[in-house]
Parts: sequence; structure tokens; C-alpha cells
Amino acid sequence: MNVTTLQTIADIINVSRSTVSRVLNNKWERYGISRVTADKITVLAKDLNYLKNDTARSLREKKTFTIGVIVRDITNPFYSHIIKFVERALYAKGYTIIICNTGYDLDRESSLINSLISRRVDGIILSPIQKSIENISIIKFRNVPLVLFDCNIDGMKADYVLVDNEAGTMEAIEYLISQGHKEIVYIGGNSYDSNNRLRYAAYRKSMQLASLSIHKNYVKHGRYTFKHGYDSATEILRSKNVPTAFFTANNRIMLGACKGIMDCGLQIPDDISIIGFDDFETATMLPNPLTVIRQPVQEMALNAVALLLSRVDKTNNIPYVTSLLKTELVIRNSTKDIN
Amino acid sequence: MNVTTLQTIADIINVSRSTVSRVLNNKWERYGISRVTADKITVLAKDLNYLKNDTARSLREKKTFTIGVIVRDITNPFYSHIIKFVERALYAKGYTIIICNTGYDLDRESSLINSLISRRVDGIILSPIQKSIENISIIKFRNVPLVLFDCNIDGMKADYVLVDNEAGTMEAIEYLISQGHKEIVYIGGNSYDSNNRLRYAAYRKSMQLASLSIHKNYVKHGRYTFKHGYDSATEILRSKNVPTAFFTANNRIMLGACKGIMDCGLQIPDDISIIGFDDFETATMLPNPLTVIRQPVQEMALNAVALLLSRVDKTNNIPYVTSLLKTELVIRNSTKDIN
DNA sequence: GATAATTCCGCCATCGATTGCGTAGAATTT
DNA sequence: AAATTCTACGCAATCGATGGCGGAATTATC
Repeated sequence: MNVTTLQTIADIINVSRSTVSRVLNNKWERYGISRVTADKITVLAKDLNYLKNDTARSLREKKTFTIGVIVRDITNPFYSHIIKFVERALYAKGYTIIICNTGYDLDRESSLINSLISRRVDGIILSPIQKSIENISIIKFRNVPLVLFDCNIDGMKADYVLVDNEAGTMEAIEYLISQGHKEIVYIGGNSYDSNNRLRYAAYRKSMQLASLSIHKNYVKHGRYTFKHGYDSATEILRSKNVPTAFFTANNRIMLGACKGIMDCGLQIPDDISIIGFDDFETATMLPNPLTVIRQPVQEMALNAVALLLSRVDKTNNIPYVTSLLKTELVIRNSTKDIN
Repeated sequence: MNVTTLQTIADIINVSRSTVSRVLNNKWERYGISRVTADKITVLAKDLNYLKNDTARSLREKKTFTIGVIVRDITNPFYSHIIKFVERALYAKGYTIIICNTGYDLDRESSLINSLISRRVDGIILSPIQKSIENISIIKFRNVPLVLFDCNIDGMKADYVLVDNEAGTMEAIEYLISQGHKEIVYIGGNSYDSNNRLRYAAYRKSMQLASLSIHKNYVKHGRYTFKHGYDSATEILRSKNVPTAFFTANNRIMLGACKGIMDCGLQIPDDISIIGFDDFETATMLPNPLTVIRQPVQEMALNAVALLLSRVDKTNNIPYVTSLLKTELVIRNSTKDIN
């Protein structure tokens, strides 16, 4: 049950633990330790299966080589892919990540943040809930390096990694309009969510630019869930005014809407066209592959990591950066030209 | 930039840090500290935003309240759901989880395990690759509590959380047979993977029990990927012997196979029936909702957590436990009765 | 032979929190 | 008044690794 520590090794070879530490950290030359001693230590450490104690090292160094990553929903492929890339990039730099899932719960987010700070993580990558302003303030108050992604918090100066929601949405809506659609539905997320607000604003802007009016029943805000997409779609399709196209604000809503459309006995894209935010694996699996707005997931992850590490490494006061990435309209086959 | 420590508080109130520690850990009564002092300390700690330093505590207590969770592919919904439930359950018990993604890479798994042990995690939940035996030995050698899930390693005694692959597969195959299918394809994962081996064996057994022969081109082992499913399905469907039903060993393969079937111009379930392992969100989204074998994800997660914590808490030597959970055949509409 | 220059490494404080053991002073008992 | 019992804490060691400063021992130089 006894674990090998520096002292164990030091005692056997009859040197001090400083010497052992220096050797095992490859600093023996700098400290003028003879090759003979160094070799003895190296060999013995291997024989004893010595593994450094990171908690001790962290305490002493005031650095844990740990990054906290907080997302809203780990089961959403958008986030799980982000996590995958973030983990990979950070691991390559010697960091470990602690992943937290808020499930869009503000209290939970707050408590997770406190826990991460208690653990003295070297930085936090956070996909905040819109109302997270106070939680975020705590992080800043503690001077913990922070990168926010996927959500803009009004009035909160910080480093951000975001996509250009406006351009992405407008490209999609204009594409629909170019195909002759005039009755376009918007099914979005929480009305206070920044992504949703921006996407909605862009939708309105595009419609306005084309002098198209928006039927008031054609806008549904709600949760980013399958159910919301499904319910909204069926409600609209069962009303007397039936639109020709749908725009959905995320992958879950899109899936729900598709299902709703199909359950109403309508075909995509023959009866209804649809475009949504987020690409995902099964987008190509529906009877007609879905046209989507792809977010550059890997790039977002890498940018977030790079931004964070630049804060972690240097104590410099770079001005806050917002990395605004472009989306891509992936045209498949879920819209129909009705001109 | 200075952080509040116990000493900071102690100095201001003129007590020792022991006293502060005892108060903040709610042990002041036990140590006979007056309520007056206790209150002063509590109030001041709040005023100064004191947050305990977990690295220090971990070092002293030889306990980190951290659990490592290693999965093969975090972007697979099966694992991301497991993680979600594991995280939630452990968080409720005061633990934080470090998530690692091996991507089916053995070296990476080894290196991740070492890193977790260096960090002195209190336990590890591992979804191993089949060849992980040496990696696992390291964990056992270090005496780190361990639960393996989703994969059985031959000859490795340990705590396991598994599903009953045999019963689950047989139920599915027998269901197909009961519908009159005789030509049933098996598209599986890596031939050395225990899940795949068991599922394959069960498939053979069911076929044999029904006195059905297995065409040698009707068995495809490979990677657990969309591509493998797609390629296998199209290859088989383009050959001269066309089967009537497919069995697929996981969600990714199933999706690929479905796409392959559709791309060959065939309909599910009219032309081809299909059943696969793993339930997933989009299973209901295809033209015809997919009949699948559902693994009890939440139960698996909770069992793994419970098992692990029982090892962490007590130093007792409970004999190894294998928690074998039942699957459920979720009948939707991807198979056709051809009797 | 004495001093200077190397070579090689140890001492000890430090990071922050957590107890086991002990004790000063007040209160109470005999 | 002496002895005993409480009350209310403090002291100091400990967890394991790190690094500044210093110094003994050996070799080189004059």
C-alpha cells in the first residue's frame, strides 16, 4: 500500500529528495548533478514504478494543468464534438480537462464553477447560459482565465469564441427566398438566448430586405429540444395558414420539426422545405438529406483552446478577443425550388 | 492577486488556522470552539470570499474527490449519455469527473490512465478497448478502485457493468425469425471486441436453433463506424444473394447500413428488415422508426457509480461483482413480417 | 602549500489544509 | 486553598514536490 515518493528513492540512493526531483524533472545538468547519480536515480525510479504526485506538485507550483470545460448539454452532438476536439488539443499540451454539464441549470452552473475554482483549475472554457452573468463575474473576480463560447453575454467583456449567427442565418433565409419561398417559419430557442436572438434578428432582417411579411404564428421561441421542434411544427401545420419553409435554430429543434412534418403526412422537401442550424451525423439519414448551417466545430474548439492558453501562459493583459467564425451552408436536399 | 487562505482569516481574528479549519469544516462543536469565535470566522470567511484549496486538501487527505471516466468515443451518444448520468450521480456525492476519450487508441488509453493515476483520482470508470489488459493491470497494481463497463476483458478479474449481450441479441434474431426471415445478415464490430464476439455468438446460436444456415458473405466484422455499416450493406446488397434482414451490432453501424440500404434503392422495412443494438435519438426519425435493442444506459451509469463508490469508501475486499443488465427490444417499424 | 575554481549536491522553507495531542486559564468541587 | 474538571483553543507534524542559496569536497593554479 505504500507509494513510492521522491523520499523513498532518495533514501535508497542516499541523496536528498531535491536531487531526485531535479533528476526526474530533467534539470540535473542545470543543477550540476553527475551523470552517474542521475542514471542511478532514473533507473531506480523506473524500477519502483515511481509516478509523480500531481496534487503535491500543483500545490507547490500553484498550477494544476487542469482546465474546466462547462457545457450546457453533453449529449448534444454539437457539444460532444467540441469537447472531443478541446480534449485532444489540451491533452497534447499536457492539460487534463474536467467536464461539467449544466443542463441549462443556472444553480448547477454556479456550483460547478465554484467547484472548479476550488480545484484551482488553470482556466475555464464555458458555454454559458444567458443569465450566467453573475457566475461569470465570480470567475473574473478570482482571476481565472476564461473563454466563453457559443453564447454572447450582454455587457460582459471577456474572450469569446462565436460564430457569425447573422451571416449564417441570412445566408440560409436568403437561399430559401431565392427558391421562391415567402412563408417561412422560424422555430427558435429560448427568447433570451443570444444565439436565438441573433438568429431571429437575422431572419427578420432577411425577410424585411425581401419585403416579406412574417405571420405572427410563424415564430416560435422555446427550448432547444426535439419536443419544442415537434410541437411547434405540428401546431403550425395544423393551422389554416400553412407555410412553405421552416428555419430551425438548432439540431434538436430541426429533428423535432422534421418528425412533426412527417407525422403530419407531409414530405420534405416536396411539401415543406427546411433548413436548420448545426450539422449532425444523422442529417444525411433522413429520406432527404438535410440542408444545414454548419458550425466549424473543430475550429471553434481549437480557437477556444488557443485563446485560453494564451491567457494561462502569459500574465499579460491582452485586450479581450472575440473570435467570430464563419458558418457554412451545407446544401443537401431538404429544400425545394418553388419558383 | 493574493488569495484568502485559512491563515489570512486566522491572522485577522487572532486565532490559529486550526481553529479556522475546524469551524469551516463544521467541526467546531466537536473541538469545543465557542460559538462566538465560530460565528466570527464564518462571517469573515464569507466576506473574504474564502474558497478552500482542494489541492492542499487532497494532498493532506490523500483523497481528491475526483473520478476518472474513460470512454472510447465521447461523440457516440451511447457514451455521452452514460457520461451524463455518471457525472450527475457522482456530482451529487461530491465528486468531480475527469473525462477522457481514447478514440479506440491503446497508447492513448495507457497514457490517459497514467495521467489519472498521477492526479491521484479516487477511482476510474473505464470502457476499455479489448486489448487493454496491460493498462488495466497498471490500475490494479496501483490499487486504484476500478469499474469496467461495456466490455469484458478475458481473464481480467474486476468489477464489471455489462449488458446481457446474448439474451439481447437472441431476442432480436428470434424476433426476425418469427417474422419469417431466414437470410439474416450480421454486421458487427471488431472481431476481437467482446461485445461483438458475444453478439455474434448469440446470432449464430439463434440461427442454429432455428436450423438456419448462415451465408458466409452475410457476416461482416469491422469497425464500429457508419462507414463500415454502409460499405457492408451496399456490398451485400449488390451481390447476387440478397438477404431479407440485417442485424447490426451498434448504432453507428446501423445508421450506415440504413443509409446503404436506402442508397441501393431499397425500402425499410418493405424490402429489407433491420434491427440493431443501441437506441438513439434519431432512431425514430427515419422514414420508418427503427426497431432496436436498447441498453439501459442510466442504470448502467448508476450501477457503475455505486459499484465504484463502494470500493472507494470501504477498503473492504468484496469479491468482484459483475452487474449484468437486461436489454430491451424496442419494437418500432423497421422489420416486416414476411410469413 | 595556499588559494581559487569547480563539481556535486543538501538544507530548509514553502505551498495550504488537516488533525492528534496538549495546555493555559477559568470554573467548580472537596 | 488545593485539586479537579471544563472550556477553548494552539502547536507542530504531515501530505509530496520544488527551488534558492549555500557549502563541502575535490581539483586546478600560482
